[in-house]
Amino acid sequence: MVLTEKHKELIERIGVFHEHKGMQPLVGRIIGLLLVHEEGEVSFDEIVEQLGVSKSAVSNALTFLQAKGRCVYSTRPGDRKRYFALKVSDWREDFQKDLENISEIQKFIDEVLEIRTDKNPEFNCNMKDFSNFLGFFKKEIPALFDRFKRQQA
Amino acid sequence: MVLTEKHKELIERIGVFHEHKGMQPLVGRIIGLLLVHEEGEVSFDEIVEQLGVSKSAVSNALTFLQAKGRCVYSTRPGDRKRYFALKVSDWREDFQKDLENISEIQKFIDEVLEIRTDKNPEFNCNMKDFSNFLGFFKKEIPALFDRFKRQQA
DNA sequence: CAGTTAGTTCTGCAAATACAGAACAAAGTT
DNA sequence: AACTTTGTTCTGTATTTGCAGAACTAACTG
Repeated sequence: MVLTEKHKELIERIGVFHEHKGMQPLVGRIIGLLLVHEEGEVSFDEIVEQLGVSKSAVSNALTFLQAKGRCVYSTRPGDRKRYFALKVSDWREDFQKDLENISEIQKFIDEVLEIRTDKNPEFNCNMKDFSNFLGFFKKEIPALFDRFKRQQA
Repeated sequence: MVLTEKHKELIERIGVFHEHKGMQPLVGRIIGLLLVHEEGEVSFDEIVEQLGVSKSAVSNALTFLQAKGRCVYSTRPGDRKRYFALKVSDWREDFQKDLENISEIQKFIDEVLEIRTDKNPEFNCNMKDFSNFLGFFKKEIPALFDRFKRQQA
């Protein structure tokens, strides 16, 4: 597949978006490439060529993406190449994991509340509210997915 | 204030949690200290002493936290010191910003869908579903806060 | 079994990060 | 006016990161 300027520019933007999420640059670019590539499946050396990086860097990045469960490869009879693809079908679990991750702060808030004195009741009260909300939020997540499903049908 | 081992250990854990979110180590430790400190307000040089780091590092970290709107300082009459505190009261807006941030991926998904061919309909379909969900999710956020408020009362 | 293909692991390095320490600034104190 | 306090800014550096390139492995091919 030949990438247009538009493709390349979008891959870069998706790359920096993922960099901001803490991923290393190349990992973000690979996610971008796998997203815009028309087949959705891209061979190891097409990744190397399209992104103009070394095999070692691609190997490490793909190992990382597979470990994170964001990426898989398939093979084809009579072809030793691996074709890598994003697990776009898993967006529900992925998104849910993201949500649970950001509400992980509740764990710390609660620990903090346990060891705080009552020298600053307003501070404590705000933190307690936040913790309550996070608990509420986590409980509401499944219902949110349900409502989406119903609204779609 | 004298920090116990428990305090120090919790500050470290809160620190690495924030490091994983992309912040620099000291910034995370300062958030931890401001959370566990009984007064909630901590002077510049108490931060320096409690965390055992240089003034320059603390100065830069606090500038960053203030720029991000996560931290403010107040002063006291007849006292030139600045007392720094987290904006715990802003947790609603902060959390909302976090949610909007993670759903920012929709922007990219939609751009990707626009330039994709229909060579892989299943892939496109999954992405379209995800985009629809993200749209739905963003719309639901205010209602979520409302329900929490009502449930509290 | 020599050569090719497809990818991994190891070694090294250039650039970025995160901080220390010194110099500096601004304001108050004696 | 010299000195102290409360930070900020500048300069240097140890560490970490992110990748390249070479050496390597495993499997297939002629």
